Amino acid sequence: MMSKKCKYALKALTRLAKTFNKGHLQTADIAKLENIPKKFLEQILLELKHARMVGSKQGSGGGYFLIKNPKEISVADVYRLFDGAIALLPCVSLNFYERCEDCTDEKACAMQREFIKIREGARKIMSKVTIYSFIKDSDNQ
Amino acid sequence: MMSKKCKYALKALTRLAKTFNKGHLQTADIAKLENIPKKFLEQILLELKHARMVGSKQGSGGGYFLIKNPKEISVADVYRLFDGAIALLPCVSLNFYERCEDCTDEKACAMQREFIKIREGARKIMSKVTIYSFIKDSDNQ
DNA sequence: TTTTAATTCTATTAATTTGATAGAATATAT
DNA sequence: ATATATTCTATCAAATTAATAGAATTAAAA
Repeated sequence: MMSKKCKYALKALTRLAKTFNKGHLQTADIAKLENIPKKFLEQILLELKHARMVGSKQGSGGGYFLIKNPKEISVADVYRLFDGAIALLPCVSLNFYERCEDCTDEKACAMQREFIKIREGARKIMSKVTIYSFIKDSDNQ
Repeated sequence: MMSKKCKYALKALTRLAKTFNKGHLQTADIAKLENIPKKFLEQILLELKHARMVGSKQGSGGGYFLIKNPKEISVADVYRLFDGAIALLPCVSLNFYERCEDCTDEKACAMQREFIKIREGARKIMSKVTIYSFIKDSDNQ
């Protein structure tokens, strides 16, 4: 299950994608349109800005806008940013590798091989679904 | 990422699978062999018993044993038992469906279609990997 | 140039979940 | 009887999640 934060981020990005290259949207408007607590959304948009997915215009009349093509922002990217590893075990994660403390010999671990398969399955499909997938017509592709 | 509880459960089941139909193993032994806190493992084995994956023999000289074929216990089954839904959104879960409170019109939700695809990808591969996958020779299959 | 309205940044907080421990009750082989 | 195991329920500390608060900064517009 993904966190609400991550889901809110995807919804906000999708909303911004609908006006991609057509000006900006304010936090308050996105919050209202998508039923996201405004103050929480502020944090999320800021994180998306630091991750260089969105840009902002400060001051009165300002707002946020996408700076990456919606086709180039995958669910995997957003998931990693907010919820971390896609892999089910830290020891098979590509981007968030960590040893399992209870594991005595990683080389001999019989679970790794299978969990790498699971990670690859999840990684591939989550990388293929992008923000554009959410706004394009369901018939295409 | 799966919880430690779930990972411990998989390790305990794998250990029990190695002696499938060859008697039982005690909590203390599994705990030592797999580096799992004993008291925590007790809870886990009890949950696995309630889920009818393992059986137990009480009293002195007792212990736990598998009652399902290792080929018929999938990672998906164990994940659902300890960590809940495989789906990334509650509204696309088959076994743990819930409405998203922030969603105004589920029928019109553009994310559902794609998240069902992601769920299916994860569900299929997690259903295919079983406890037997962890004990069989890596060359087979 | 003051006001207004927006983002930016940091801190705090309440609720929930996770990971674990404790101990009494129950069952059974010896 | 005793020793040893599971069973069951309660508790707890730490971490995470979901959110709120408020001050600082920026910039457009009056």
